[in-house]
Amino acid sequence: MSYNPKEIRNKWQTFWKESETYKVSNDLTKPKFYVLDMFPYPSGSGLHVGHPLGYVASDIYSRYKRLKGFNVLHPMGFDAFGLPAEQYAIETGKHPGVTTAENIATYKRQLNNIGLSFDWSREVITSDPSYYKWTQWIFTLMFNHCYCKAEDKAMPISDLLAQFEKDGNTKTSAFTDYNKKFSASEWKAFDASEKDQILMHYRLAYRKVSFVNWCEALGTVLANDEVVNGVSERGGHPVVQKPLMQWSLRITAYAERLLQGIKNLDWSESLKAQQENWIGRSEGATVFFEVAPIPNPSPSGEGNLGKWITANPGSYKRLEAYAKEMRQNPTTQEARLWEELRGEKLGDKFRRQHVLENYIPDFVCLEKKLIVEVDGEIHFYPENIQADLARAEVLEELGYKILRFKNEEVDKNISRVLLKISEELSKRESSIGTESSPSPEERGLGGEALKLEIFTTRPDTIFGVTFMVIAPEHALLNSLVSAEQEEAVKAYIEATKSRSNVDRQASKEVSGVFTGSYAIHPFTGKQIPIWIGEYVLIDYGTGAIMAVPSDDDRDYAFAKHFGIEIIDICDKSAYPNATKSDKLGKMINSDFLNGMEVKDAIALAIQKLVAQGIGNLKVNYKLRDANFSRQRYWGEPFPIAYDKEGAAIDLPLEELPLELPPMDDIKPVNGKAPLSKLTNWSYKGMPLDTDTMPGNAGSSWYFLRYMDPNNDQAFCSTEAVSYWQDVDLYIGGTEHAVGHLMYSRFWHKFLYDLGKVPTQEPFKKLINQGMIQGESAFEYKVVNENKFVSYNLKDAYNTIPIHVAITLVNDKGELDLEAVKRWRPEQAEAEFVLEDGKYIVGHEVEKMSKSKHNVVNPDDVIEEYGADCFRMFEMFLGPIENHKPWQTKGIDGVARFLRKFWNLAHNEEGAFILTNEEPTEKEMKIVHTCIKKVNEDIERFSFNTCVSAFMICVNDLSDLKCHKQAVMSELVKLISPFAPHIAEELWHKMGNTSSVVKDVTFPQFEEKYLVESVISYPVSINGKMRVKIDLAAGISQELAKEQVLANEIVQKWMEGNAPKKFIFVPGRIVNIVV
RNA sequence: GCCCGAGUGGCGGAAUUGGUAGACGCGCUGGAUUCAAAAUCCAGUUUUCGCAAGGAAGUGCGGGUUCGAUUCCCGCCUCGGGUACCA
Repeated sequence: MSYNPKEIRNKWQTFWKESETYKVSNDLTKPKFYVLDMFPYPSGSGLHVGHPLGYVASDIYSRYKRLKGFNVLHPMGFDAFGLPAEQYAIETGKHPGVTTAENIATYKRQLNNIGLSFDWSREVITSDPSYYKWTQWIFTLMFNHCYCKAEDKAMPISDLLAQFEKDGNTKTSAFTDYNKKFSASEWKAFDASEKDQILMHYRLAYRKVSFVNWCEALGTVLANDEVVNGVSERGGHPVVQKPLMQWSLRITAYAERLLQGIKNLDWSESLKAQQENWIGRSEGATVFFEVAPIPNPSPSGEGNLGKWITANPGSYKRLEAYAKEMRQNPTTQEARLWEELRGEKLGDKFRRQHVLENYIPDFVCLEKKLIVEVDGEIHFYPENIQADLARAEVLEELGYKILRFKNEEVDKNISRVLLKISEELSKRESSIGTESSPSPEERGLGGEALKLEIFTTRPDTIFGVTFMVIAPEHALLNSLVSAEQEEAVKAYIEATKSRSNVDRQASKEVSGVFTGSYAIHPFTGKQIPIWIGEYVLIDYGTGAIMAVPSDDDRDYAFAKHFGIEIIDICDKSAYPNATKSDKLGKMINSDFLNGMEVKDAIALAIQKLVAQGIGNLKVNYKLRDANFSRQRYWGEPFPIAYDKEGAAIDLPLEELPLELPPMDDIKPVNGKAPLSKLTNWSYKGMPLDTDTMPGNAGSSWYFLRYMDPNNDQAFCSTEAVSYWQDVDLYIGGTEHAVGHLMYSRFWHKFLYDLGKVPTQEPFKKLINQGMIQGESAFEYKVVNENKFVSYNLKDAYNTIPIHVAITLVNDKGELDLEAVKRWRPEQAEAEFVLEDGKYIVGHEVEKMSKSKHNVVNPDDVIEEYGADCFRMFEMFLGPIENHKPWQTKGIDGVARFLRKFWNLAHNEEGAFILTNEEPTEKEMKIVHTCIKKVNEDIERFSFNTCVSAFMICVNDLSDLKCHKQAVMSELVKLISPFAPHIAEELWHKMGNTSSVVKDVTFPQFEEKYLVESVISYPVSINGKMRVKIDLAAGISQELAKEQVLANEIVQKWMEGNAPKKFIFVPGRIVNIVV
């Protein structure tokens, strides 16, 4: 029988499947090894030849480890929830569950075609309720935990509640973004919804207002990559940032551990660097700058500065007019409530639309410092939510309490609203008499003057500060704007708002506006202007900076643009190449820091700031908590219901999985999630959350589920996870460098804190496979004509290149015109201008994709050349990490090699011809050289050189006409991880009944076959190789010198000179210096 | 801009700790076989001088360390990836 790859592929794939060859048990007697491929999303277009590169590599390594005696876990599954299936469903009406199942079936068939040794009994599919039950469960664990900074691990919310009951939040070391303090009694006095809101600032899974890309025209929320240049990718409609109450995961609590953990990972340097940059740790200090009071323009005519003057004097005039207008145009609900509050009907005096600081609350009781707000729909629109948050912060700092009601509440149950107001009034003490209304002394933190907190990594440059900049969204903005600057600031804020993020980033022109306020320099007492500038970001540091134009490029540009003073404080003359961003130089013009090197100055500056109580050491991270809600259908539902108070209640494990309900119409409505359309989406009468989890939910822990995939009592049994531990080798693309890998590490560390997994890091070693690009082919269409010209003639015309299917082009780059005309009906009538009777296409290497018509399907390659050839060719292309173009024509070399390998055991008629002759020394040396090389190269994941080694070995044995079973037997075992089908066929032909992919031991080279009695030494004279001389192995340096110097050619090159130096590296080289 | 990574024949690539640069394969050239083609086999294939023997140069560029550098160090250039006003 001649070599028939197709036949033996079918034969052995069926055999392996039927005998469950690749089934893995949790066999504790063997050492474990866990090899994992990154979770594929089963897209509708199936696999192309680029995808299996990593799968083949991991498969070879798995097979190798298996034959080395390890119990190897090598599973596969599917990241099955996601947008494309949902989008496809919306377009076609086909349920995403159905298309996903179809796509998975295609993927599995293609993967099996390649002969990969997956244990399919461990398959994990994220959209399967028995799997996402545990995704939901882990989410509830995060919901029920916060992070304890003292212990540096997750802590149950119940422990936090105990701390609150005892000391409020004054002593807890829980990680939080909540910056107000409350006592135990205050905590106890909070109502359920207030407690819920406070706890949301501590939970690891929590709700907050975050922004989504809202596209009005499409009526839907878009993912970041669906937004291009500020408009929707589909249709190019405008996209705005819309605030929504959504879930987030507090990954920031783990920032430091995620950073530290990277150090010990066996990942590529670039990947580690990417993660480090993403976390973006920077050490510095926060510094408080006092704000000088805004010069008071006397409130015109009103000399009576009584205790009711609660407004910011700078902005009173404007606001007063506005308030008057509002009083005259109340909403129905406001009018109704006013009727019940006016004239001290509840026992305390209320004012309506009274100016407080820079705001105009609906109703306020100044004596009890209680504000009542009635909100309509308007408060759920963009600007307002953020504005509300900012003003609440300021007002609460002034001691006010805000009660918020919705219009419906006033409409439906006004007595309940009034009851709540009276309750609150009775709780609160009168501020009249004991203290005056808000005065400058009372403003700001700790009863002192208003202070601006900034973050800097260069506290040493504090004497170079000539202005301050706050972000346009800064909470204190309104308190800082003077009457004179009012208009300018308003215009600036409007201008920045109307620009999308993309616009803002694209043009880096300097922009900003003066607030009218001044900060006071903590050391010099000088007044420093406070500006607003969009180059300061609200969500990094404190959203405010001290600007040092002499030592920061951005500050410099800003100062130059607006003509602000620049003070030199750092002498860099000793470092000619240093830039402003380098922390180098000697301090000048800096009082007590003068003459110090930057590094020492930073330390001393911080010391001084801390000593004076105006600054603190602070570490900042770029890492942000990421949004965990999607307003989509095809994802895991949140196991969360909301009680009457609106507080979030997690569903207990017994209620999980909370299954995704079947729906016919999964289109979103008015930006609300599809699930919100259901009338019965509730739990014990409480409405359930209608968002679903993002794609990274299911893929953040799937590698643990493979260890124990069918367990319905636990996400993974303790026995299984303590045996398999973690992933020893992880192979996948770089596109997951931060997202998936960062989240998985975070989830894993969380589970570690809870004692659910034994390791801190999930993926010990990681290899990034390179991308295999496609070779695109182009036709050249003449502009405005239905005419196409051949490649070498195109310059004579005005043409545009058009992708043409690479499958219609032959080896010589000639296009099959008949096929093109069938493929593209609009070209059926086209004129083709040929060269030498042929139409030659142009080529370009691009990413492989359907739209570029350059996709090569592995099924086709396997059909023609066989799975073994496909596997070996993928490896032979080059190092696994490299990006490289796919050119099918190169596969012939590997195909020839396999045929040659087959022919070592068969004659020309196809008869099996292996003999039982003893191999010669020479043959053994050839085989063991190969065994040595392959063992070493697999260990260092250099699979391309393994294939070369096999080729060399087979070439050498063919030259010797070696047809000996003893030799082939070793080679077949050695090649079985690479080419399992041909190996199994030959193995069985040799009379074995066991399986060569499972039951044998991987060949180990023996030194004795490789020893040489004579070594051919390259001899160099003055470092140039001149001649090779055979010397006995183990020869002494003296003897070698004697023999080498006696050589004719050596003597010729030495030209009669005596050797200055004689270098002899045993087994390597001889070098003579003349 | 910043952070990574990489530059070796016509092409993919090899050279593992500093020790014969270009393994292996593709492509190309010539030859054998064939009526012819495919397939197969043999020889050649870094550039350059030379009929040849044999020289010279050569791993992005310029320096350096070394008996010896693709490999180590310094300074550049180009390409790829990531990131982006992160104070």
